[in-house]
Amino acid sequence: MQNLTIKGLATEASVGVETVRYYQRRGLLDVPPSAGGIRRYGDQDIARLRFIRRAQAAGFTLAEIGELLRLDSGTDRERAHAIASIRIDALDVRIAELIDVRTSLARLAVECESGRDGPCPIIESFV
Amino acid sequence: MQNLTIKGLATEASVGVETVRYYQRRGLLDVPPSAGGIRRYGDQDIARLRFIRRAQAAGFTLAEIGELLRLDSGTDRERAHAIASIRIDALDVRIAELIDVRTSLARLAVECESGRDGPCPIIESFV
DNA sequence: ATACCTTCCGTACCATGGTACGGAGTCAAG
DNA sequence: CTTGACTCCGTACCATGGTACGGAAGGTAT
Repeated sequence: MQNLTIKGLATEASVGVETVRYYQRRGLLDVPPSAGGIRRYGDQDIARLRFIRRAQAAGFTLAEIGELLRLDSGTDRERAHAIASIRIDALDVRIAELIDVRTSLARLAVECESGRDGPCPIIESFV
Repeated sequence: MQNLTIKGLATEASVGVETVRYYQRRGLLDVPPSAGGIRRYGDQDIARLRFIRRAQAAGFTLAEIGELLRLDSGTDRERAHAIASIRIDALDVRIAELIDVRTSLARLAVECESGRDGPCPIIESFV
């Protein structure tokens, strides 16, 4: 099934056409051979594109994602493992941070609800 | 205690001098009156600057942080509460997302460790 | 076969969050 | 009273991750 146009591909992953083209330029997505002027895309492309978006949500930069994608078709398991480990550690730190901040914000929200006058102590609630 | 120079302030919050100046331009930090050509900073400035960095780590943009700071010295508790709630919801979504991705990455790491040849199925482990 | 929508491609532009640079002034130590 | 570090301010530049634009060619419904 190599039947999607670039717009179909973009739609499948909820991104814009220009974004797909940008990823192609960055070397993150293949540029399929042009069949009479129009390029066609298939399932692998959708998977790859969705992967990029998920990895981005995880805090990977496009450069890092590029490395992951190259590893995906390479054979350097050690390197792939190393990269994953580094990212996992970073994610753990980040998740802890976010939970921390969420706690502060929740405290702030409660304090703002108790109906006293004056400003909410936003900065203090983050100390 | 209004005794720090801009460098002292920056150092207290582990940022660069230029970053402090940038935040001043953005209206996130006060520009104290110039005492004979040199401006001096105190504890409130440190707290504010640290707050900015913490909020940034939480995924707030500088524009949002600006709004929070304005609320901190305003009296619109309702608005402050509303903003906090919105952010808490966004944080919950994001935290869940990150945990999800962390799980995928952990799976990937395990698969990469089991010493078979060939590439790690990086994209697949994110499905 | 005539609109009308896409595609393709290159190039330009955008927002965000800084970082660097240059020149003039300030300040503290030797 | 000079040297060296720091300050102030404006302006320029940077990386990241896109988004927009314009013209030529392809595809499709009427």
